[in-house]
Amino acid sequence: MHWTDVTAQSLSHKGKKHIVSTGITPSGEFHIGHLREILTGDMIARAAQDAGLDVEFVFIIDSADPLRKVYDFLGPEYEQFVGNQLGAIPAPDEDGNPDWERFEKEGWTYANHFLEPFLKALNEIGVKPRLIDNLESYRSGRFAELSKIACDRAEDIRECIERISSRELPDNWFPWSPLNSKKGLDKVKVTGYDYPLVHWKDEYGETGSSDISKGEGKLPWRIDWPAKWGWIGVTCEAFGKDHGAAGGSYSTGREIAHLLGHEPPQPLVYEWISLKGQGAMSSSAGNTIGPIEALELVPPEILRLLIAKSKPNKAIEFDTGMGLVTLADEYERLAARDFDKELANDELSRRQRVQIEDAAGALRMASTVAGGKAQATAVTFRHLALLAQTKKNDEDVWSSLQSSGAIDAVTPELQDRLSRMRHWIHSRHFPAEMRITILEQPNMEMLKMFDDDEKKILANMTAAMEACVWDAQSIGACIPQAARDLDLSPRSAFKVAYAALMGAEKGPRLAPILAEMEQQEILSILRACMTSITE
RNA sequence: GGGCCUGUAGCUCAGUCAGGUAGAGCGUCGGACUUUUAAUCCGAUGGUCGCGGGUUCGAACCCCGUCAGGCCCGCCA
Repeated sequence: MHWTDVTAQSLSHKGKKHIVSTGITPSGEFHIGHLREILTGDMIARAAQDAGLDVEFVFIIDSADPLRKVYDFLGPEYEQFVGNQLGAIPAPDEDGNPDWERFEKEGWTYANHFLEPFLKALNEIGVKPRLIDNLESYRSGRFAELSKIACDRAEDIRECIERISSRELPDNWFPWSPLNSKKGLDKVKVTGYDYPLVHWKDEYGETGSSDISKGEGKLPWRIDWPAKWGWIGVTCEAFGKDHGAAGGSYSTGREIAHLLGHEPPQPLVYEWISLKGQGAMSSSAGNTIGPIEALELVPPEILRLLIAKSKPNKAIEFDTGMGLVTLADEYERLAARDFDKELANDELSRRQRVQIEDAAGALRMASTVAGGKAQATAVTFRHLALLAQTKKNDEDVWSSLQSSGAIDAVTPELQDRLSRMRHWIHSRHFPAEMRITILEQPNMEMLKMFDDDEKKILANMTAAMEACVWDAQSIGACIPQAARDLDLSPRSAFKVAYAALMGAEKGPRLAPILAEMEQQEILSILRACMTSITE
């Protein structure tokens, strides 16, 4: 059974109605690590739906969280906002300075700024959650009731956090962080509580009262989370391993949920995604790849497959080079399979059955449309990468595919695939080993291996190319002819051609590539090869 | 100090929850095909399941220990 179905099954034992939740703090650029959070939730919701449950998927935007520090991408002016809520401060402009104009005119906040491109990517990936803005929820009083319970039971909650996370809370700790005189959540001390008011004094010497029913502050994270479970009715939540550790926020959260009077959701801890060879992703280290950037390289279903095929507790290394080829080709293979037929075989061992079910589940989750049927495009990534490089315009790519019988018609999916492929080829991610290059200098290693026959072929070929009309068909004819004239197999002629022009034993179909290049360039490299052989 | 995850073929991993002959894909090698789409098809290759004990008729799987890597216990997906 696929991991999403396992989770759905265990949810079904607890009831029919479910809310699967997910949440992210919009403190900076979103990256594909965040995509795992939200796709994990989306996939569980889809599996639960498939299992006949009544399920809703929500995405909580933690816009009530404070700005922790002035990140590298922010200008020094942001110093004044440290501690202020992300949904209440202006977005950075291109230079990293606060965009006051948009903030005042449109209410365009820091949270909006980072959230919007992510939401666009989600839409393309087929994730359509109900959005819950956390700051707005505080302001509209959604947290009021649970905040009251938290404040009333401050000592119980303190005991719980201290016991489970084995950290000591300061004497003046209180389960409510009021906004200070500068609308910040830091540098403020609670001096008293008298529902609905929490009295405070800040480091600037100001005092005031925060109305907990109006969002004039927020619950600290460890209480904020279980409180959200309560008022939203969350029954299942996937979260990163950082929250899942013993003593972490889930273990305190589940107990605080009970104190607040509701059941904690079923947890699903997932591992992080790292960029191959670069460690964990971190916006400040600059080694991120955003969902948008990833979508420029591969279609959404392949991105989904990346998440779907690995169990949540497996760390994923996202490889934007050759790994992408493998992943995309894996998708094609899966899409071409007939799982129902495979599973109809009674002689399957338990292990084989599990493997087929998992593959089918991963493919089902990869579709951007729930219940959508994956279409095999019959053109592998590898193949398309070749064609895209050798043929400058799309029409030539399609006619090549059609004449070889690989495809019947050009579908929008194929056009989409090709355009992303061209993006990838031009990006820094495209792997060198996939790149087709014609040598500029002879490769001596390869040439040294030539026997006398091969040397003769090279001479013949050079002469033929000199005389040849420079189009794909004629070039294609003169390569094997160089061998035939000597009563040798065409195969050996290609071997010589690859060695001389690409420094490789074999390669892609040469003629169309050469035809795209200048005849003189090719001749000069061939002549250079001949010179170096005779020396 | 406490805890979590991972360790299975050259690589990426499945299989561990419900113990029953060690699996897949990629790679590699070989063959077929030949005016070769690094294509396709066929075949082969490849593992003391990190290590040591225990339970069992039987352990990759359960238990105990141990080693290695990653991570968490302020914040981070």
